[in-house]
Amino acid sequence: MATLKDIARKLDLSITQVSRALNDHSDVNEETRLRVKEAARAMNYHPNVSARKLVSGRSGMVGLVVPQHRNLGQDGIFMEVVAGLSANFSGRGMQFVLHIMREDEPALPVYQKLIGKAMLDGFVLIDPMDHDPRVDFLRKAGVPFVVHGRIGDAPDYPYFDIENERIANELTTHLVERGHQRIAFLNGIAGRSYVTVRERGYRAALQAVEPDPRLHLNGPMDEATGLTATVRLFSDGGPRPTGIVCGNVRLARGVYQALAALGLSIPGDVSVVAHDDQLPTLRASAFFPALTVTKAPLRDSWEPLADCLAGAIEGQPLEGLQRIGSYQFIARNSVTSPQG
Amino acid sequence: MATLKDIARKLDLSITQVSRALNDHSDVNEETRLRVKEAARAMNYHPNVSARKLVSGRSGMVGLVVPQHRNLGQDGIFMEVVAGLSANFSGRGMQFVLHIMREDEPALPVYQKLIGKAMLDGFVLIDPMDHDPRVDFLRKAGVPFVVHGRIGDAPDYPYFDIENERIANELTTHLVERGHQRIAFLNGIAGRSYVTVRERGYRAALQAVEPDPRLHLNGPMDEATGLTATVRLFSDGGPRPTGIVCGNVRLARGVYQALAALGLSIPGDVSVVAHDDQLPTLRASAFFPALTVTKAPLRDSWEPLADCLAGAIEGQPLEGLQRIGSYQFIARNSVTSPQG
DNA sequence: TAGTTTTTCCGAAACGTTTCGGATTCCTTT
DNA sequence: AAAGGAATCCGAAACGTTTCGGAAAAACTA
Repeated sequence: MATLKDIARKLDLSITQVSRALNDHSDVNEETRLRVKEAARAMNYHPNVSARKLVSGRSGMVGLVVPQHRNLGQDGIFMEVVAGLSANFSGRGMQFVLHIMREDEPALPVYQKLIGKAMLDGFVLIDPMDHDPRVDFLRKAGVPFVVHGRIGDAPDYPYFDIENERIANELTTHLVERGHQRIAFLNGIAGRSYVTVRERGYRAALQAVEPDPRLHLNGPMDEATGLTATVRLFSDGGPRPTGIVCGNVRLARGVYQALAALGLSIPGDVSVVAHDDQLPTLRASAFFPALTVTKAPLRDSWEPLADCLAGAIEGQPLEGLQRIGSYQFIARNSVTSPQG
Repeated sequence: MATLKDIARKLDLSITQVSRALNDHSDVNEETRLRVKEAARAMNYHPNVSARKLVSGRSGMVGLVVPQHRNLGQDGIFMEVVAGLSANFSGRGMQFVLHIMREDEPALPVYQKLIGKAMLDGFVLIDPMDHDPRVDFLRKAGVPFVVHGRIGDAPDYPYFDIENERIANELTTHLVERGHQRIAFLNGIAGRSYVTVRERGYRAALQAVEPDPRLHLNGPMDEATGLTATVRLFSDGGPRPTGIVCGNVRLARGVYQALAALGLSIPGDVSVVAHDDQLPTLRASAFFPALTVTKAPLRDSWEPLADCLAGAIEGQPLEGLQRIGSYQFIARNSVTSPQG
């Protein structure tokens, strides 16, 4: 391991000046800077992260803390998150630390401990809940973080999010405008902040139509849920929907299968729309009839998330650290006006 | 953040003595030790990892470096690895750092850089290849590591592995003993050390039977490969196998599907055996007819791997750091003697 | 009692980096 | 020619921990 001292000795400079040269400070001769950088490269010097962290408070490492959920590995989604974030931070010379905690373990003490050890510069928070204690905790602790999603109306912390309310609204409105009255919404797990927000968008779109609470369903956003929820929707005595809004494409896949099994046609009997995260495992284009969606690739999240966290660590002002991703409405063939 | 100095001041002790008390050194009064530990707990003190690493060389962090493979997220397997290792290291107070590198990036410079930064105590190496430069590199660099698998005959580094040669041999022999002559082996991707070793076990078992190279196939161990490989085996002009050995259960699933599609019965027309890693996504017990397997749960790897790496970092002698996992042969209904 | 060991403690140095305050040289200005 | 200001450099302190060498006090040994 080459150190600053080694370089300083070799070039007959002080450690101070070598450090300043490498960090592009102003008061170092241009020629000296070049000599130093060349020597550093030649001796393949890498700054000792621990030493740097100790004095400057920065280690260049950020963390993600996740409970060991039973189905962490099942759907590729979490891996998508980890790979995306890790690659993105690696790309900007930062390290991404994944900490998996026991499922039953309370989260806050884990953060507490990681903060105490003082090895991480900040955290990425995913899956925010309506009342998420982590945000308050980290803010009080003065530790930089970025949230994937938003909680409440006026978040005062860095985040990246998509316009979930507008998305749910637009999908629902698309059906309302075509004359649908009974529109079901297969939403995500209750309590997640984006689920709550999407419900709001859905309700707003239904204002004229008199919403039926039996048509709003919460649950995991997978194929099985889409399938069973649809079967129940059409077998209960309740109002049979003529349109279904799906929280994601996997739910929609289940819906397609259930409707086929029930002998109902799309869009003849039932219109279906969904939000498309562009997960690698399931392409919306593979649906028949082609699925009408709002498209907002999940993979476009990692860069802004990494951006915002890096900015927060550098102490940039909050304004630039709150970003909203764009989405696209794509009308395809899974929607028509309700018959009769 | 409470520091040693804070505790020392509070208890009117020296920093030295507080440090020694917390680290259970011998020359500290029992009562003092208790007082110190209690104070540390009360002030929720956590040693600063950076400071510790700087002087003692230990940070308590270990790393896993993986190229960003396109299908990292697809099969749950990698997530299984990451979650398992992370949880296990977390459990012993260590941090697990996942570093995902660009796919095209050469691996060695990445290790070089991570070593240079001096933040990690050691590495876990997965997916070893027949000629894997990482091992030599890390050994030369004097950095502790543990390999999931073995390379060559007499590894002189810490590893955890299962007896892949014996496993392949036992599966094949099971078929040979029942009179099978033409036995196909759907092995993994060529070049992986365990694939090479399994091929050896397969060949040894076939000694009496005159092996046919057309029956040994390499490829990714997924359902699609199992399916297409089987179809090809039975559609070429080549020798139709009466028995198939599958490198894992997913391959076997593809084989089952292909045989069904080809109108061939198991075990009537073709006997099938497989190795079962007990991956969460696919249970061997769900096969019909029930699949004969060698069982060695992948999830039993993480603890010994973490054990060995921790031991290597502590400088324990090599003998205790080379471990072999056990497996189980389970005969079920997918095998019989070949007809006619 | 004097010497020796054991127990319990402490000061100071070290790890590799950043940064504060000051110092030196050299050029410009008057 | 003296004063002022850039430009360029350096020493020393600091971050929080571990550890080496030693010291003081208490307990044994003869």
